[in-house]
Amino acid sequence: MFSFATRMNVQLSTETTAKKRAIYESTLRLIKEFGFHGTPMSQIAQEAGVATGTIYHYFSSKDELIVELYHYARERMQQVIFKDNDQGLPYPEQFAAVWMNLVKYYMQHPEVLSFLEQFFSSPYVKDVYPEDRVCFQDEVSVFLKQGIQEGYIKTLDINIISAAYIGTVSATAKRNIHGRFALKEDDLKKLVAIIWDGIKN
Amino acid sequence: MFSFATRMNVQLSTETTAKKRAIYESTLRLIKEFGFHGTPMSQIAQEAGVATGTIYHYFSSKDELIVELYHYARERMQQVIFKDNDQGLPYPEQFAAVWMNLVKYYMQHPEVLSFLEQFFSSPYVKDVYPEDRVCFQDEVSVFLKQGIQEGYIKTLDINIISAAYIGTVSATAKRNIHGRFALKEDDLKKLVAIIWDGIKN
Amino acid sequence: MFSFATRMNVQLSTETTAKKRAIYESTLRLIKEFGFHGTPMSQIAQEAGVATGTIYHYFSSKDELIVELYHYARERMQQVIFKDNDQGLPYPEQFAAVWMNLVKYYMQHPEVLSFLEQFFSSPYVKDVYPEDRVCFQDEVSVFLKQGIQEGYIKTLDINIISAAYIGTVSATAKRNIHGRFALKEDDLKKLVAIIWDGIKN
Amino acid sequence: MFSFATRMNVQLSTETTAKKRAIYESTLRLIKEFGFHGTPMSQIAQEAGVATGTIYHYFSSKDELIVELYHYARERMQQVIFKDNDQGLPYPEQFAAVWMNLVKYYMQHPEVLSFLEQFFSSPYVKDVYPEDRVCFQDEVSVFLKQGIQEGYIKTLDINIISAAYIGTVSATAKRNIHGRFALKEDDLKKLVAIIWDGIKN
DNA sequence: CATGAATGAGGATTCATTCAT
DNA sequence: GATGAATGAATCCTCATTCAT
Repeated sequence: MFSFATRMNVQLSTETTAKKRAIYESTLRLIKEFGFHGTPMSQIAQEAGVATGTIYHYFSSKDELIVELYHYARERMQQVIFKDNDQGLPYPEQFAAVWMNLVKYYMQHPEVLSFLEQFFSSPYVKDVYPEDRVCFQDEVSVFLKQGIQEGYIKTLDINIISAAYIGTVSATAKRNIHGRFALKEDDLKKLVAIIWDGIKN
Repeated sequence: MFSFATRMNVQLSTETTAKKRAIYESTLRLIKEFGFHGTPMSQIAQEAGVATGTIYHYFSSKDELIVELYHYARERMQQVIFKDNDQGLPYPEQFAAVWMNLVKYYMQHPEVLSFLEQFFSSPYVKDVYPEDRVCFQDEVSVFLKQGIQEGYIKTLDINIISAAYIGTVSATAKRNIHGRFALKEDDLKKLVAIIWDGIKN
Repeated sequence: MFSFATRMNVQLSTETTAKKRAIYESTLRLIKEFGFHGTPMSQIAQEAGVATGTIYHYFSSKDELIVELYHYARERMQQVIFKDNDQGLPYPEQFAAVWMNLVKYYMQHPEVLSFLEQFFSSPYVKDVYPEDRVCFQDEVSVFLKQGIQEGYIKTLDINIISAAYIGTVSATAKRNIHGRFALKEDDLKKLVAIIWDGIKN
Repeated sequence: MFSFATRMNVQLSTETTAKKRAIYESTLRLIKEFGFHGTPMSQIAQEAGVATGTIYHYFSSKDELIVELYHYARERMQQVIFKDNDQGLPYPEQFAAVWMNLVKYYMQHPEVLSFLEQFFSSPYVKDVYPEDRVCFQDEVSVFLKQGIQEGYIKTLDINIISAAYIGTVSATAKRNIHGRFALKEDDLKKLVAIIWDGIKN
């Protein structure tokens, strides 16, 4: 009896979260296809399998939904990027692994890349605290700084290094998603080699 | 009588062009600040100093205005990027010069970068022929291919090279515009050196 | 066991009444501040410290709540208006006392005046039986008729006398509440004297 | 040709005003019947014979429409109240004439009385500058002050006199409109006599 | 060519009400 | 009884577009 009640509670809480997640995922999907302005709340609701009003239980406005969605996407990415990173590996190999994780994540989740691109080139960025605006770059920056300190990477401003590292990630993923050029594992390795050659000491 | 009419025509045609340009510039400015969806035609008209209806003399719809604006921006950029390029200079120097032209143009015209970013991450891209999507990359690609053929650059797929070259341009300019890091001439030179080191043979 | 249940019932029933009253008072307060249309059920519930659904245990709809609230306010007022009226006093003094009771009640309970004013100038009046629309005027009319019969007041239609008596009450209270003119006991006495002078035989 | 054009212009300007007036009148009518909250913009538009959006050309929001409507009603009333007032008449007769003008105006324009009552007992009053809140009382106050100065009326605070004068107006008109008591010219004269008896020196 | 008033479909948001717990 | 998450019809408002002048 008790364990059942407990399970019930868990289930309930899960279901609530599930509804919010459904809204997030539906928004992500639709924004990739139709853009911010092209996706009405009604469609988000329908695709998420909830009523329009339900969205307003979780988010006070469309704007808040989008900003919250950014934080949601940000968090999900961070969990993945460094997930399989074996800190025991030599730095150059970690360097390549993390870069490729990023590219692969975007390639497997084009709606996230699309959303983030739109988000960053929209007025919504202003609704996010500057330190949050960095997205996963916190961790990436730390990781790159480590490379500088340990002498693997040129002693340059972290912003310069970072721009080179991140800039190539999104350019590469976009190229792949837009279908102009289907990148294979091998191509990615070549690209990361270019960056490494440019950055390494 | 005749000369008067002629002068009238000239004057009128000049004024027309000026008006169209005013609409473009006003759109560019507003889209940077409020995004596609945040800038109504009425505001574009007001900021351009024309009546709402006037826009519809030049563009059949808002969508057409935006697509035309893309071509307008594209053309203006191309004129600048290779403008001062001295084909007599050694390739590595041209390589750096073009890259820096690109970054500087974006830094001086943040509304263009903002517009293009929004444009490329919006459903409007579909309204543009695939070959137009490349933007200035036509010329850049040709220039990079030249580098490969002449043995300055690694023999890799042009898409890979291009991703590295262009990806760093926008990442760098955005960083500067967003004010997170004020890049000086010197910083830019360091960055382009990184890319060169990565790409060069 | 039995005494426990009994206590439970009592406690519950008491709590219920308290809840209903809390809803009434919260509605009164909010309607004064935001108007009928400006106060959602959810806010009424929150301010009353109950759940939204709870209101629907006591009232089948928002309309019913408002109509019931009218009866509630009506009843509370009647208890007060004639409360301290000493039937042994000479009629002129009673005349003044009742008038001043009315004004004072409104001045002390501006939310009731505000609610009644809104109620009477709203389509809700139609939901109330014509005889209920008179509010406290039943008693007031009886009292004024008595004055006519006993020869204190001019022999005019009761509606005319009543309009003069009641009309000045609300005009006076509103003036005081809106803060345009802080009326003191003395001012009220002067005003009632005016009416008396106009009405008396 | 010229006179035609001139007439055209006049006609145009009249027509514009006519549209705004149609919106005002439609709003007045509907608010009397359904209340502020019961009359959607769409219905106002329909009844006025314009498109919904058209209302938003003239008024930025429903709230502004209502506040502007107040000013519109205020102005129209002021033109009427003192219109036929013969300043040569003895003060007591003017006193009666103005009072009756007010009552009659309300009786002939119940939608104005209804609107003003609702307006004054709504949160909208806050949107109006305190001095505007007095409605036609400015002029009435001036007129009553004159009566005090010339020795016709008791030397009391103008607010007290005013409350007696105005309070009876609306109470009387409401009684008539609500159909509880059909007041004839004769009844009005009796009522104004009561007030005069109460106020006069 | 230019204007800007007018249009009305479409979208964001609110809120009375229900109902499973 | 009490709760409050969920609903979706109804409403306000926006804005691309048209058209008479």
